[in-house]
Amino acid sequence: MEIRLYNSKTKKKEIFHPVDEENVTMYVCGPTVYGSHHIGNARPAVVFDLLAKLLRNEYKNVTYARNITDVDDKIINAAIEQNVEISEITKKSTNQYHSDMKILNVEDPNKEPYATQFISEMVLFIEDLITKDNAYVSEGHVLFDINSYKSYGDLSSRDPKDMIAGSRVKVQDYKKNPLDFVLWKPSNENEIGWNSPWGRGRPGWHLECSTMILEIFGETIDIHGGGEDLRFPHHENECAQSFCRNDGKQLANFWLHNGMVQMADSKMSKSLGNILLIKDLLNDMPGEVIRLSLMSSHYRQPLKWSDDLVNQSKKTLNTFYSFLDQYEDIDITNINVNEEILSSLSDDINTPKAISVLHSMFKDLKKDPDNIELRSSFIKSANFMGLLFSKPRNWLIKEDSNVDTKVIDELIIERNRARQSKDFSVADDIRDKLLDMGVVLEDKNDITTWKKKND
RNA sequence: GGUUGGAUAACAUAAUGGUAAUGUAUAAGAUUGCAAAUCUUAGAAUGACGGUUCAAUUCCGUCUCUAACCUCCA
Repeated sequence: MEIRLYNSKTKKKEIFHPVDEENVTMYVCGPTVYGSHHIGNARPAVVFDLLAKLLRNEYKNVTYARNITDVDDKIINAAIEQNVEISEITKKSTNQYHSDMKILNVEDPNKEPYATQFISEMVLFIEDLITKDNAYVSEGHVLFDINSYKSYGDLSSRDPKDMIAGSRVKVQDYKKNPLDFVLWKPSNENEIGWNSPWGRGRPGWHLECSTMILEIFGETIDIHGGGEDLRFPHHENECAQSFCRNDGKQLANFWLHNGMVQMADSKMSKSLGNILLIKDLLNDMPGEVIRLSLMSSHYRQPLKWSDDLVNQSKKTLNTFYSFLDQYEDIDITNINVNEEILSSLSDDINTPKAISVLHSMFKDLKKDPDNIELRSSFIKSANFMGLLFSKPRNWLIKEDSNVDTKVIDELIIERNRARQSKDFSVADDIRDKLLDMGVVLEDKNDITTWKKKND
């Protein structure tokens, strides 16, 4: 199936063709590990997880790499503030990220390179840039000289002159041009650092991605993804340094950028303090609710996070699971994902469309509930999108919650006894009592089932 | 100030040069001892003004509002 993707570089939707059909390559900017992660961090993970699945469905070998930035000033600052070793911060944060992703049903990427594992390669990368006159040493720093790269600004569609004009770019006196960016910066004694030809120091942020892409994949990859806010300066700088290092080879053929998660009309960001941590959200809702919420709008659009959004996702999944709860589990191993779902996702990862297809499959399924083929295909397709992995019964009663199933079962028996003797006021009292406990009853034919109230 | 997007019913979200789809919510009915769930049906939308066109929500222009980036960000 033809995959079409909006390429930020050309600002057009293009048909995706890998350089090598036998080995498709994708790199996505992962987290900087210095704390807990918010839903804004989850969005690219979910989006590119879907894309990876789609690519794997189409091509034999897909290598998807998502990095971990484990050296950065923010990490250093966090370590100082908490008075602990840097490694303690990065380990904890990385573990948190992994468990968050798992609960969101985000599959592991094939490779997960850590910046600190590529320091010597980064040093070589810088040396090469210096040799080629694309970088210069100044006061212990090594800086990339943007004037040595004519296309600077192309990826993010901006003119360096405009940016300097009315902008907030701080002019450091060790820079030739205000937009020159740091490849290597000196470290104080109490800061993490590595020896280099320019003294003890650490790499600049942008360098790791270029270096790791070169080491893992080679000069040019098929797809490079990340948040819209990384387009400039991060990706622009990656482009610049890789282009120069690799003698004019493009770093990536397709650039994909996801829109920001917004809280009440403005971007969720740590500096604004309006963040929602994934681990906190997971106290109130299952991972699939977060995942469905994140997929409810197209990945390039901003996504407004709200209670309404979450409630709707909850409701949708509850409806699906309630239906499935009435039937036995089925083996879906050899079932195909619905073609219309695939074609929706193949059209620039159109998740809202795919979700609406899922709804229409569900509608058909309800009309023909014993149709095993339809049911398998529905579940398989939902699974493909990272949904409906729970056992329906577990989802509905949420066994991890603190309701006592024994007490509930006894009350249900008591109520049904009352109903049989037409003692309806007693029956209704029991139902109200259960409702107060957060339990909703459903009388279907002669059987009474229950589920947790959707709150 | 510069750059790039966005505006579709109550809310959220797709699509399209020619019946604007989907979910939630709402209303009516069926079902139910009452509910819940389910089923049937209904109402409800292309920001404003121009232009191109037989035809524009879609293409072009102007405006309004709004977001992101230009400093760390996903």
